[in-house]
Amino acid sequence: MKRQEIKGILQSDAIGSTIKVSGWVRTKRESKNVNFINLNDGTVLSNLQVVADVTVFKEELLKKINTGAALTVIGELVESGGQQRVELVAKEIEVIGEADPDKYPLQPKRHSLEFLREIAHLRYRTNTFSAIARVRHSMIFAVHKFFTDKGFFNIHTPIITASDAEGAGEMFQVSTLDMSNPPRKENGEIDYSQDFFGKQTNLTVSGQLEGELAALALSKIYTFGPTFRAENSNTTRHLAEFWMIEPEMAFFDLNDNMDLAEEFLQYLIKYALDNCIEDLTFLSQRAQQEEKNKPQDQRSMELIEKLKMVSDNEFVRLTYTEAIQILQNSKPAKKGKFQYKVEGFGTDLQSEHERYLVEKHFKKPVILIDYPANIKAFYMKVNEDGKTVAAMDVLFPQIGEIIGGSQREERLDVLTEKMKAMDIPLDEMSWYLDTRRYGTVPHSGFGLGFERLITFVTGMSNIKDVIPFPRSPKNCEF
RNA sequence: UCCCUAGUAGCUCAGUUGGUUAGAGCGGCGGACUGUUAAUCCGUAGGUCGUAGGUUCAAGUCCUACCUGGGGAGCCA
Repeated sequence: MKRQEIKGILQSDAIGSTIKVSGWVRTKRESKNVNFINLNDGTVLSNLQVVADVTVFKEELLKKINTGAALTVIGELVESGGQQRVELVAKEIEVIGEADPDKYPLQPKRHSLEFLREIAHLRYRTNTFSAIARVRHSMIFAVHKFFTDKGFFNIHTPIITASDAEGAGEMFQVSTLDMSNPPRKENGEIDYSQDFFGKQTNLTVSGQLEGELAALALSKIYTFGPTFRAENSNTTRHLAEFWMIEPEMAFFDLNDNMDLAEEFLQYLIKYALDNCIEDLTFLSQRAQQEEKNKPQDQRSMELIEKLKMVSDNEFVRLTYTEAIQILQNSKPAKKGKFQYKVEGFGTDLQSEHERYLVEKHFKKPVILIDYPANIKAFYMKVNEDGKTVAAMDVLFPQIGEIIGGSQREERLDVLTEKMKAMDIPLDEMSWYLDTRRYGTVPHSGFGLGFERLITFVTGMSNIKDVIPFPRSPKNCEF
């Protein structure tokens, strides 16, 4: 007999049929005449209730059915008198894998997220983390579907790179040299010519520069790959290893870029609402429980309501200069409530300022554009005013910056001047500059932090809970 | 990296101004009862209190350093 999955069984009308299921025990309740076993196989949030008559099965067998044990059950699907629509009356039970109840760390009770993070290899077996995993998968699929439907090509940009000019953050070095005794040059510096690649190499911090190369031939491309930053960041929204989506489009100006970013985010959120509602409803209830412990003014909107709010409403678009004005005229600024003062043009916006704009002033996502040139990366296009660049940051409630992008500087002379001013070695970047030398065109792109998106969609508050195995300073378990 | 905070049984926590054999709930185990729903009731076994120093007649309880977790900031996605 072929095994059926619980997702299908729970929707099945085949009352009276004999079926075979396999899964892991969530809870077992013992009665005088029958045992109730909640079985979950991860295909869906809900469990299948298996009813085992104590007169049919040996006590020896029933004792092995503990939380965490793996079972295969053959039985008859019947209507249930309890809370669930259907249940399985067991005829045969096989314990495939036992789980010693004295040692198995997951108990039929609520665990803290911090504890579950320590046993990340087992946390998939909880409702919360299996729900997150399913939502995460749906979002991966939706990303590829969105771009495919729009005629984008997916590009695999390199994981190991030799360029360290991107400036997106500290890099992890990749080397096969003997770290305890590396070969050295006469001046004492490490001799990387003897390293695997014959030069110093790192894990990528962004696929953007390589993405630009492809976009300037294929028109519209996107990358979706791992990204590594060796920043010593200890926050709820940073990881040392995370996944980033970076579309890059030839012949797109900043407005086209913003339109795409907004449409993309709304598409993803709508996709989650349309395809993951059972998991989202569970995650919402989970979040509401947590909210009860917070003071009234710090509570956030109910998850599904929040997702609909973002997917159904246009984002606010305003310039950096307009944002500065709003902030300077804001109540917290006048009352001196901001920790960092807004000094006028040139001030780098702090997260308290971004949060004020998104959560208090506009109460919806905001796209900020035209930042001062000196606080942004070298490749961003200089605007006509000469002091701002065509940058855009999409700011979300709670998350902050979920997307960062720009129209790229396509003019060779302007770009090289800027690189010189920022001490970026032109010779190492000659391959990049070739795009501007030969058939250069206006183009734009952005980067979406995938885990930040998942954090928002699932309503989780720590980014370490939306990636299966988080890598962060002092933590590389599993 | 900086600031704040925590580190006590498997988990979540309580341990009063430092003072005799360190407590509870949940979970586990044993039993009772029951078509149950993180069942209920009774009983029972688990810890020397993050690590290393120090103060003191006496430290889980005070001090110092380190480690780890959590929150916030910076950096950013």
